[in-house]
Amino acid sequence: MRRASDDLVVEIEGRIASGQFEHNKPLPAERDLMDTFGASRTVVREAISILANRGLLESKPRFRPVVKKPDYGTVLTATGNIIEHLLGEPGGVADLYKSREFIERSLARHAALHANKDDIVDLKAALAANYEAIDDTPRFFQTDMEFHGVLYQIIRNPIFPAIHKGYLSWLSPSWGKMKRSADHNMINYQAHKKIYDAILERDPTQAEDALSEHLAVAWEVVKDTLESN
Amino acid sequence: MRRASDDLVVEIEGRIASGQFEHNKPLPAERDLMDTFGASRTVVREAISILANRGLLESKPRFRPVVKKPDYGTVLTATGNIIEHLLGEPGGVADLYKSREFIERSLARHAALHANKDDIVDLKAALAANYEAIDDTPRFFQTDMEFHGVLYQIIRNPIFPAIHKGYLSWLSPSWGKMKRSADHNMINYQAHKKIYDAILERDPTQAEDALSEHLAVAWEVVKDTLESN
DNA sequence: AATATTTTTTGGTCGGACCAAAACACTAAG
DNA sequence: CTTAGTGTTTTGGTCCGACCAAAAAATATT
Repeated sequence: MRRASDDLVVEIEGRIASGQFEHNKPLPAERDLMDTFGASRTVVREAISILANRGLLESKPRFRPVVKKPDYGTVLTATGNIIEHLLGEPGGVADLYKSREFIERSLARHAALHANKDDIVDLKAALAANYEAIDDTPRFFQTDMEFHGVLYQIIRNPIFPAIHKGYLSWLSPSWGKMKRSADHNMINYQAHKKIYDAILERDPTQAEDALSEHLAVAWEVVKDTLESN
Repeated sequence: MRRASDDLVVEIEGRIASGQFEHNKPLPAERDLMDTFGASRTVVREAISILANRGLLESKPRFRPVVKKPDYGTVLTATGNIIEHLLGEPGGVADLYKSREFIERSLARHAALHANKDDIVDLKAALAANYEAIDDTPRFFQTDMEFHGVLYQIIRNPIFPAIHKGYLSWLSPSWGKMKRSADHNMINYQAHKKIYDAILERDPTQAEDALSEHLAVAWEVVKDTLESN
């Protein structure tokens, strides 16, 4: 059996895909939708709720839902709630962190093997910005993320930057609390430089190892922070 | 501002976490929930809808929603709809397939470096089953997936088998249509064997290359199938 | 033209109602 | 006593109408 709201969901999805409901524009008023689709408000609202949870609509209470064409980023935000649940369970953060380590390590290897001139330029710029920010912890945090972000771009697949964003939003609450002095920043910067150098020298194993060690060290700190809570 | 249903969602989440609403058991009737939480049916139903979309409830129309403690599999099914949208767009399948190739190639490398005795046994068994099924295309398909699945297990992180499941459910519709004769099966089996041998010999590069080539070959077939539609 | 104020629209919530399907209780048959 | 069939109650899905407060639009004011 099907619910009336499911049909409506399909209808609205179609109009979003066809551009009839434009990206980043508000959806028509609920009462108009009732009229347009000949459905009761109950059904309309349920459909909206479903689409919002799917990520095709961004709905703030009391505001018109805004149409969003889905991208891989949407996937991540849609899963956010569930992931957060899983992170609460024992070992949850560890699993996620380890998966990140694995992915990023592989990305480092890939970069060492396949990075082109532009990629190297980006990496170098990110590293420089990172260096500049050593005494400015918040900014260091930012440039730290961006340096890692470049690795996710080099593979040129829109899925990976989305994954990066996911890791950031899910893991940063955990490591955001850990202490970050200029000394710590320097250690991290040097780790970044080591990764950069390895990529520059096209040494995949070294790149992999450097990144692996970098994240392993960071993990120890994160782990301690977690356990003390 | 917050919606009443959001509060209810939190309440119910709590009772699920605390076990008051038991895993795999049906939720109380909507009218009871109204009573318990002092909310209107509108709000109760909206909360249920949200939790269902989050994956904490499994709701079939006309049946009581069943409580589900989320796991990484839940995440995948929750994202299914969005992913399917993305696969419809040009290059969508290619991006996903390429990401799989990257992940799996890295997993093969990891396996060559870190697989233990049990892993090898599993891999060998999967390979043997695969061989047995060469003349039985549906079963070959099955054992094919299972062989790859072992790679996702070796890393011992529950996230990866979930990813595997995701790839299967999203990509198999595409490659399910491609032709699969006993000859094709034999080619694939031999590719699997090559991967297995490389892992057995602890040769990460060979493992990686073998897997990469295996999936690249398969991709050509998938691509042709896609383009002819 | 910019700003304050009033009016209209609209999302959030409530309560009641109806239907059909599911769950339950009960009865009859084996 | 179990099973199969029947009738009753419960329950999810849908619709309607209503009210409120906040947002948006229209209007008046400075």
